Amino acid sequence: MGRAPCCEKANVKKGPWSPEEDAKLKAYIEENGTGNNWIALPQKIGLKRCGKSCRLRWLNYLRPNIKHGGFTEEEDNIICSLYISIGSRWSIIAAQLPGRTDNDIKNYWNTRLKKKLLGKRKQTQMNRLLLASGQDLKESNGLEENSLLQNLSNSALERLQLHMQLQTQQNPLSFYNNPSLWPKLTPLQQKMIQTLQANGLNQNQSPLYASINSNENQAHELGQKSGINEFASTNFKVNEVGKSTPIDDFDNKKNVVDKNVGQENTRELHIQGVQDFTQLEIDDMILNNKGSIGLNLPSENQQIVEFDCFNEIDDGSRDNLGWWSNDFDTNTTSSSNSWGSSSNILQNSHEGIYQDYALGYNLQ
DNA sequence: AATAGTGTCAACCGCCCCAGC
DNA sequence: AGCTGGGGCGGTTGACACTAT
Repeated sequence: MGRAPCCEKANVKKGPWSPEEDAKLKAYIEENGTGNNWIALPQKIGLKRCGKSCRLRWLNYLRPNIKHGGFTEEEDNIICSLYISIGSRWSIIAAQLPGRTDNDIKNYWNTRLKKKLLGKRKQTQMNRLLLASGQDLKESNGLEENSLLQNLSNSALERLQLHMQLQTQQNPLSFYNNPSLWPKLTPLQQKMIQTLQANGLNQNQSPLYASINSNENQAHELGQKSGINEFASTNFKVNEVGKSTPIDDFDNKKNVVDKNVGQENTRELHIQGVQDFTQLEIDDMILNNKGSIGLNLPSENQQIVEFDCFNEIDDGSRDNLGWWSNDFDTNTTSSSNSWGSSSNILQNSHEGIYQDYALGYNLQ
């Protein structure tokens, strides 16, 4: 049983808005405001439209100072940075780009930016491979092309790694830099990681790889800290380096997230098995930011690690988070299913960290 | 010129959150 | 405390435009 529709579907016009409808809506709102009731608004104006449709039309097209198209490189970079950081939270991203709407940005990302990103990435990978082999693609035989494709396939994993690196560099107290938080790997996981290594992933930079070489006791320690068995559902709130406290139930965890959003860098990692993912799935995770990357755990025991690390960040860094805090002061929606914010990403993007990520993603 | 394929984007859908009762 | 309904959001759809064959 679903909830009742917000309006009488039969009496409601759908589809593109006519200039007359636009004019009516615009004139009314400019004169009277929305009255904080979109549902009642169309009746007042005499529009046969759903209130939500009116709201959308106003917010996306009719309100003043809306920009359409013509995204600048600066805007591209901001969108990418924020997307990497917080995922598909378009309204938050839009709030950082004056005149842009969430719908516009969402469309732009889905239709152009995402492809631009992947295209550059693959081109760069291809160039490197050709450079390394000293061969021209035209000279490649079928076998070599397969090899190239294989390497391109690995690029998704590399992007995964770059994504992790970015997170790590931005947040020195992150999960990736805190071995005590790394779960013990199963033999299958170890095999997977070894495969990754064999395919050229840099073990020094890979927390995944590092975790299999870490002392097994760390994994046991992880379980002990949480007071539960390995691979059991575990929530941590990391308060200081190397210290973590378990958060036993989901509601508590959710409260921590809600409370900290905007003020502190609460970050969640939803950890699932990697070896089960195909390249397309990993691509999907990265590009669609499903927020689920990391180590293998039974699906029913999804592990969530939270980071509450802004306490450790100096005031100067905090000052740069104003835009984020301000935004979240009015955006208290749950972030329970997405990557938390690395709020200094914009600043960092001008200081080299973004460039690291941009090894393969540079949009310029 | 006709058709198929692809890209773009406005608009809708349905879910979630939260204030008000 | 529980329910209801509106606002807000992200995901998806479908119409139209453009390009390739």
